[in-house]
Amino acid sequence: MPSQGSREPAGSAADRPAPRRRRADAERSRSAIVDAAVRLLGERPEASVEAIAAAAGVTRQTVYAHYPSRSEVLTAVFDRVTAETDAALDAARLDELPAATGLLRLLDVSWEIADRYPGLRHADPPPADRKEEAEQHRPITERLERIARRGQESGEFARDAEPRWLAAATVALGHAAGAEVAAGRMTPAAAADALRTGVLRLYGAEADAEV
Amino acid sequence: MPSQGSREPAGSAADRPAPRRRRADAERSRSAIVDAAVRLLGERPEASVEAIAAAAGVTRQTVYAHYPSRSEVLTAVFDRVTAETDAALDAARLDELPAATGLLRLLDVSWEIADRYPGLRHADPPPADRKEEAEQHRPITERLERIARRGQESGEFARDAEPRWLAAATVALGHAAGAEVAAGRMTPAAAADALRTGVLRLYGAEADAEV
DNA sequence: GCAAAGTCTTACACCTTGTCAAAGTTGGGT
DNA sequence: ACCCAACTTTGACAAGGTGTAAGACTTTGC
Repeated sequence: MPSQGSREPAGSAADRPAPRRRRADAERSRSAIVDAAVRLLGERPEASVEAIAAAAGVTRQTVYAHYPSRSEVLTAVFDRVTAETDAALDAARLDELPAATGLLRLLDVSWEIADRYPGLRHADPPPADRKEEAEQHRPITERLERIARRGQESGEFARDAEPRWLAAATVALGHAAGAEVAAGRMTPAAAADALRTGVLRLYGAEADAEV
Repeated sequence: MPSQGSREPAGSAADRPAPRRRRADAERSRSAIVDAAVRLLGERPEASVEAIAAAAGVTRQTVYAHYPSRSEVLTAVFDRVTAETDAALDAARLDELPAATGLLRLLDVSWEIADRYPGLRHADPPPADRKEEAEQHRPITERLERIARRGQESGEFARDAEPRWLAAATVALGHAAGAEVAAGRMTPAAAADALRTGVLRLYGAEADAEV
């Protein structure tokens, strides 16, 4: 799935199987659709294709012209948000910080973005897409894994947990914290704090690090 | 929502607003429906009311005669499974164990039951039921909170985390572990193990306890 | 045995996802 | 400036899901 990679400076020209140059028109529609979908699904995960199309100023059929099914639209939305998060994390230069500090920083950045799209937490990926859904998070979990590994090597973190698991667990804790806030059982500040100390404990970091 | 409480020895007779004694017939249908729903939704969360009715040997309209909407059926299913878990936890006598040990025991028991209904993890509670969904888990999270509090008082666990948060986080980690197994990224044994040590760390338990 | 409670059949309204075809419109290369 | 291909729109349709409703039928419990 080669998605909206419009910024990359053309790595190798022959690696994309079917470049299928799109008309400017079409490209405009595509991004209008994804824009609208991000906005709508970010609030209401059950928004219909009709609603998305309307919000994009386009017909439902046009949506289907670009995305074969509703779930493909969802995928595009995830891609978009993931890319956004990824860029923000790039800008945060996590690799230049101590592992624990980088971890906390990653939490902050991700938290903020996830907060912008509350609906996406509960977007119902159709039955089959379960595995792909996990794949969607990979750019972020990969970073987490890297930080975990680095911290384990440096002795900041306990060495007996698989980085993969730590990454998954971290995401889960982030969701849980978000849910607590959404349910009104915790203030955003308290949740963010609990998440930070919770994650550090999970990784077996000896003392608290500062953000 | 006074649900299938058929075993309680009639606390106070007047607290149920409308006892509405049901015919044996109806009661049979109700449980057939919930049975079927647990079975179907436990595998395929998107199972239709039609399918549930068929599996229960009943018409779709009969389902609607007992449950006003699909989501009410889902609620009944959750109630049923929660009750099952609750009973199993009762039998485990968690309160008579050290907090850490009790915690691990609770994980084991819950894990096993959650494993029986893989579909329920992803059952899509319609938008409004979000809060109720959390309420659904309350019998279990309450236990977790109790154990957390007890462990904090006894000095087994760190004292700086709110029990409520610990409970939510524990459930989240459990789900994450389940998801890793479902996605084939971890073996059940490895996941269970990671979950155990992860949760102990989260609670700030100094050393590992045994199951 | 009889009335009420429960169920079944049939039918409808409405919404959503997908698909299709034909008529318009826009874009880009020549 | 033109023209063709790409794109969008309009309109229509099938399939399937959730709910609702009314009337006939069957079972239960007294």
